[in-house]
Amino acid sequence: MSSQVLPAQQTVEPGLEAWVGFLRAHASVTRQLSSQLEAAHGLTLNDFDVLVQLAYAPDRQLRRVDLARSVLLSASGITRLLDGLERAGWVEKGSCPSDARVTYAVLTDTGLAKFRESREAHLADVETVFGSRFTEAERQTLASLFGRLLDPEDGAPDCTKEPS
Amino acid sequence: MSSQVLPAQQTVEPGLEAWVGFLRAHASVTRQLSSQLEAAHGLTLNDFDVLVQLAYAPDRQLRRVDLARSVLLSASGITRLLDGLERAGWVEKGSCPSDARVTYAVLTDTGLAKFRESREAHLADVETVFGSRFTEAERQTLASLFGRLLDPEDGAPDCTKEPS
DNA sequence: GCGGTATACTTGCGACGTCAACCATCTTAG
DNA sequence: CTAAGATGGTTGACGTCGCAAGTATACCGC
Repeated sequence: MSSQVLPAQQTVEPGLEAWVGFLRAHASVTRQLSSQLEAAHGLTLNDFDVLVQLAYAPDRQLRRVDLARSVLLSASGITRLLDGLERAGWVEKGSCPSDARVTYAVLTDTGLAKFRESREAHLADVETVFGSRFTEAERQTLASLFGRLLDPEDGAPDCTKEPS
Repeated sequence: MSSQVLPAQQTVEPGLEAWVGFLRAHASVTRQLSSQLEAAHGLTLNDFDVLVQLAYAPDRQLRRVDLARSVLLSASGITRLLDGLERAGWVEKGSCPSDARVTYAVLTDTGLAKFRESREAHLADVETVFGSRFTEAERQTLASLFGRLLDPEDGAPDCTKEPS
């Protein structure tokens, strides 16, 4: 009987179009991007994300906790992710003179090179798969709307600390 | 401008605010929702998603492939997800008289009950964590913008087929 | 200085999801 | 009818991530 040509899928709970769209869009977009990144540079989306954070951080280093909060990974997630990057030689551990508990993740020169090398291609991919689908104004709208979704718990590392 | 109490982290590549916001928002929101769903009903977001699809499908059944496309999971992903739902007794396999290759995923009565039982709470959670942050107009905007992100490959199973 | 609590990080383990390989079935061409 | 290819589905090996628990260090009140 009535099997429409259209995917039954979009038949969802009323009022959830945005939510469902969000999930679908994320699944679709990240799958494309991560396979491209993986194929081209052997990086995960999160790997790249960490590389960016470090590349832009003062002294190219960040406390692991802060990094975790930035990327929205759990503490253990960061440990393992960095394990990989360390094995690859892109990141090193650094210690903090003023607090022996903290370990910094430090971007190595090789890591910086890796970042620079993958940056352009990845940004282009992001632009293709994501950015190009919107106008500048829409992008700003999206950015601001997304901002409202962050869990207050996340995000604010008030690390008003200075090593040494 | 930008520097509110907000993390220095959002210092990202120019033009990527929307993209980064998207990733962060997704991570944040899904983590909250999935842990709530998990705690309250022992369901994954994807589990729930499948339950919804089936509950709304004609005859409460769907071919596994179509289901996979709907929820944006790989073929094997669906097999494994359904494994779980079958073990729980919420879904059964159904065979297709006209094509012995296909297996249907059929929502059982228990499964439907489970869906009805978890539905309300989950929708409320979604509303809290996601929906309530936007106005109706914004939600519509989001829904339409997200629609542009779907990979053309996905989505449209043109199964203009009729069993027998 | 000494407990108690909070914080930084790591590790064991399990859940989930992908890819690649595989089998079964259907379809089509010759 | 048969061989070739497409399609539906499952399984094994593997990677990623979160939670819970454990260790080490720091800080606070007394």
